[in-house]
Amino acid sequence: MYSNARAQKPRLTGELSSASGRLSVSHFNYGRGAEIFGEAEPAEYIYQVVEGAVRTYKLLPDGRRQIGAFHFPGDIFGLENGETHRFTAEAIVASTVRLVQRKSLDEVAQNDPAISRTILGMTTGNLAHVESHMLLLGRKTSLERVASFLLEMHLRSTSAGVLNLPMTRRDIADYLGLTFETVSRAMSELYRKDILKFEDTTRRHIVVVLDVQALAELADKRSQAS
Amino acid sequence: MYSNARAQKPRLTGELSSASGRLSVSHFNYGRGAEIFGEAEPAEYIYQVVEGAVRTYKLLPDGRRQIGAFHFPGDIFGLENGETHRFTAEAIVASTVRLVQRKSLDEVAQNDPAISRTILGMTTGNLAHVESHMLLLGRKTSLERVASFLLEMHLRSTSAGVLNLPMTRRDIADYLGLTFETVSRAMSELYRKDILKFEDTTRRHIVVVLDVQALAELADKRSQAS
DNA sequence: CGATTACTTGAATATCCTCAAGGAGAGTGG
DNA sequence: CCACTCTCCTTGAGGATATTCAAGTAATCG
Repeated sequence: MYSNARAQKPRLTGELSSASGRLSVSHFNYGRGAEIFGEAEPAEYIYQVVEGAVRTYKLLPDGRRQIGAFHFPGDIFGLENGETHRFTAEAIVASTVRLVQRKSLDEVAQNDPAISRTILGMTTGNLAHVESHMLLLGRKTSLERVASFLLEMHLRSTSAGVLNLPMTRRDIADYLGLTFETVSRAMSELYRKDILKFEDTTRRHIVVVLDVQALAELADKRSQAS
Repeated sequence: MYSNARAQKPRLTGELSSASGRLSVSHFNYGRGAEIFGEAEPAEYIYQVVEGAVRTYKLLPDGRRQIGAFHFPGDIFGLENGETHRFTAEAIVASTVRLVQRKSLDEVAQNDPAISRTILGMTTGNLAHVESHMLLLGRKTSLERVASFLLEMHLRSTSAGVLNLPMTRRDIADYLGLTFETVSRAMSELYRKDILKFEDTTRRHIVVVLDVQALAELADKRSQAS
């Protein structure tokens, strides 16, 4: 259920590399908090995180925010079929992003069924992730949500055990459908239960997972028949 | 935001019709509540509702359920890229379903880029729907959720004004991340506000929307600056 | 170094859930 | 045809979980 996102979202310099010569590629740097593209803007490019971290989200008119996904180096985002973006994308920290012109990708895909299949695969990967997230948002408790989040980050992480969480508590809250206070309380509870510890002193952006098993049990709780 | 699902999910006897001669198609009837396929089962077919209504859902180990979508005549469901289904699908009422063998569809798609594009378009349509639903599940109040649901059904409905809701209050609740009592209370509130009325006496499966504008305002509430 | 932002924790509140009761239609079998 | 059961829906009362409001600390940034 918490499948590795890196496996779902092939690097452009990976399964799409066969077409790289024919693609119009550029790079751009974004400062912390900078908008990469806005919801309903024309989708001229697709994007890949080279360095840093990106959040994609939707807003309600009164400002309530739902983050759909976090994107880390290697992840592709902003992949659209229609004319416009369905999300806003922002850099969480200073980030480098690779941009591929959609038009050039479409042209290449037209003649290369393998590219088409890769794009479909990435879209399906997004779909699978979002569908699991619906279950979390609709039916999990706050502690289960935070445990699920940490487990997801853990499974996506390259460095075993140590998680660098570049996003704020509010970002996490808006991803999990909670308030940042509730996220904070849940993290403290996991700390008290010796399931995780904080590597940095107080800002708590670096988390060490001590007990993955316990985290997984909390994330996907079954009826406690014991 | 509440785009017409029928436009997103082309009929098999529509945009895929050019390939219909080469597709292996069959039909099947399912009784009320019958399972069409189960989560994690091999995905041998893709499905289209001919008559009736279908729900697709995920379960947590302790039985909590999240319905991902409702499917009505013309809608396609069970479209997978991987080997297995990510949802369970059940008939809400006695239903007729068209089955298309995936293998035959894949073969046709291999040689026909238009079919590939149609499949990608359907997948993207699913993705767009689910992404909007995340915002609902993560950030909307109970009344906003029920209003959004009724508006979605209204926009998908063919007969203007009159909605036939074949699903139970519990189904609606599991779609909206609520309990069936909360759904019932919200419906009663909309009735008291003269936004809808019930066409049948007490079972309340047939709903007439009296004020679409009010429903839309509740569904996508902005800060009431007035 | 002062201001700002981010995080934690406590107390009070609100929203939604749980538990419960009652009614009404659909289906079944005598 | 009519009781009987079952399912579904509504509504009320009480309770639980998460939110809101608030205070205090610490790190970051200009």
